[in-house]
Amino acid sequence: MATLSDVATRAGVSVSAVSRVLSEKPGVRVSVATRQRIHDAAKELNYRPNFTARALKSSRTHAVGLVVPGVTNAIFAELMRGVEEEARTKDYMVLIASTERLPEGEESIPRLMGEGRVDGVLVQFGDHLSGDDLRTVTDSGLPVISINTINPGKGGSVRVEDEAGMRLATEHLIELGHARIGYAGGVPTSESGQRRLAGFMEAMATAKLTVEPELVTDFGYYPKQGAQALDAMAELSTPPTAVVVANINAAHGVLSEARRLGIRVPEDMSIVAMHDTWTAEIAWPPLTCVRLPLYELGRAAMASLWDNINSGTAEDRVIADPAPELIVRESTAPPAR
Amino acid sequence: MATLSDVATRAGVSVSAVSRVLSEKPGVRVSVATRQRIHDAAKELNYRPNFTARALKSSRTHAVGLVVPGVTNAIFAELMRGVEEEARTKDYMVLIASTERLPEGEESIPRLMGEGRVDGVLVQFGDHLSGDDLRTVTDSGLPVISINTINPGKGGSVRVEDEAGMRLATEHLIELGHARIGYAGGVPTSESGQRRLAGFMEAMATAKLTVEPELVTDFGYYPKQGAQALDAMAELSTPPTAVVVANINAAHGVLSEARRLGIRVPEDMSIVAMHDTWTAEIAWPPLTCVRLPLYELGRAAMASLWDNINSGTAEDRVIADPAPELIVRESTAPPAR
DNA sequence: CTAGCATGATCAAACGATTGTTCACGAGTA
DNA sequence: TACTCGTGAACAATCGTTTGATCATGCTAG
Repeated sequence: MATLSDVATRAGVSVSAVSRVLSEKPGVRVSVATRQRIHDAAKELNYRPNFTARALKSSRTHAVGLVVPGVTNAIFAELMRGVEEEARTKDYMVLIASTERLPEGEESIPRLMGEGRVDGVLVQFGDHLSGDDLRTVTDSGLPVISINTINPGKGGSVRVEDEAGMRLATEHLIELGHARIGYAGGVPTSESGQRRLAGFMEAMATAKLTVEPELVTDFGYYPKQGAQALDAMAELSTPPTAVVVANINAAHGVLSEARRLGIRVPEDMSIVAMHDTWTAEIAWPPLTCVRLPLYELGRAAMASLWDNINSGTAEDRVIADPAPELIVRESTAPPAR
Repeated sequence: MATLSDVATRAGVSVSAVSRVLSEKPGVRVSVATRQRIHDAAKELNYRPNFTARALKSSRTHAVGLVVPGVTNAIFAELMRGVEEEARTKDYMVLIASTERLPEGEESIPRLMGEGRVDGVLVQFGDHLSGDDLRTVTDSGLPVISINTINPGKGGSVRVEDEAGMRLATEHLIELGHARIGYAGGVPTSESGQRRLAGFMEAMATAKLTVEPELVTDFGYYPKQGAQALDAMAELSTPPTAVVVANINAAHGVLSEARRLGIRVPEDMSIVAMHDTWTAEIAWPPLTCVRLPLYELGRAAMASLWDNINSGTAEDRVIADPAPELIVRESTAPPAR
């Protein structure tokens, strides 16, 4: 790898001259001839600035961390795609840090943040991490954008319209004629989960429908927990005729559990899920979903982080464009009556 | 952020003493008392070594690049999980570089490799990148491990038993009584695609079954291309009674296309797919698959890269443990006869 | 009594780039 | 002629660590 001084030697000039010419700062006084020789030498040696040296001098790594609960789900994938793409336009790289199955006392997150590896961090907290964890992250002093969680005081955040989305899902079932509607939500500590539940309650209240406490569960967003939720509801003397599932991953679990229990979807029970990933189409029956702009969320998160890094501004943004959209497939139908 | 010299000041010793003590090199002569003061000071200041400075001095970034065709599929997710986990045990971080939708003339890959950001690279080539691209990557001088592609001469590689896996899939159909079997493969330039096709041909030959050229397609590994393959076969005067799909993502496309065309699976046509990701279970019907050790492939790739980085060895490894395994679900059945 | 030596610690150079400061030189002015 | 000033370029310090070389000290051995 050619260094600045290699180029300088070849061009017969000083290192600083090369640095100034190649970094193209405005207002540098270098003659046209020298400039040319430097450019030629750089090209001939295929010079590329050394990232570590640059980072050390400028304390900018041009990398951000993306802390996510796991990488093996379609929601992450969409988010990730947005982050990646925005990062590319900003000339940044993305370091993935999965908090899935992190051994107790694992240091990787604090190290990621404390060792100057990244200029900032994007955090999406999963079910198994608490607000305390978020605080250790935001207290690190690094610019942080939290995804789908608004943290008090520190850092910025970016989220989607969970309430509106959930209202859309619930209203769809109500319009189909369902009255006894179940809710399979996220864990109680999840902020987005609380907002989604609120959206559900709101839609039910508006329609003057009562919400039986036994029909509201909060096991979590994973397939297994979706299955758990369905089990709990199926056990009731009169199970719901429809269920709103607050996350599509959980909805996949609901679907397989339904199959196992001999519950036909949508004949015996309608299912509508939050998030529209590509897996909704391959499921059977294809899932009726509410699309939230996850890709855009990823882009916005990265864009916000960039702003935060460069100007220290930290705002809480709600991504409302495109608005939540109901995508009707085959998992919902009018109740059997 | 506390630096070495902050710690040194606080402990009343020199910077080099601190460096030596904290890096715990064997055979450093430091008194117990000094050692203790240094450790105390470091703890009090919450000292963490600056990664960029370290990287500059040692030319080791403790980061590797993972170049993949895309991040929104379950195969990537499994692989990624393996890479991540192995990287963690090796104290390495993973930088994702997706080649999906890279604008023409994009510099991100060469830059990733040329600027000393990473100690090595893991490359999985997709359909849209050629052998030339692989060469530009391997020619960079960085340690490279290619995943599922053996590249001539340079770098190491790691792959799974494609032939054996494909034989397993094909034999399953043969055992069920199918004779007119279609094959939906990857693009012809794909090495793993060639191996899979070979496995298919081999199994057919062993069973003394003829392979009609019109039943062998090579559109690619994506859902749309799977759909395309099915379209081509469905047009034939006598379509196959079963199809081997060389990639589960393509198989999902086959399944939805079958639904669209009114082809019942498995009654009218059996489908067996390569790779067993979680999406196989949520599909309808749940897909009969051959499980290849993708997670282990990811781990092995990272482990090989680590070896390569540290000792310059480059070998071509085949991950045979666990062996390919047939997972029978509901997309295969005996032919209608 | 002093040369020799292990011990415990500091000095200082280096990694590659950035950047404020200085310097040499020739043109323009008094 | 002597002075200033602008121009084009080099000098040198710095970022935080690592590491070979050096040095001061107290002890043992000849």
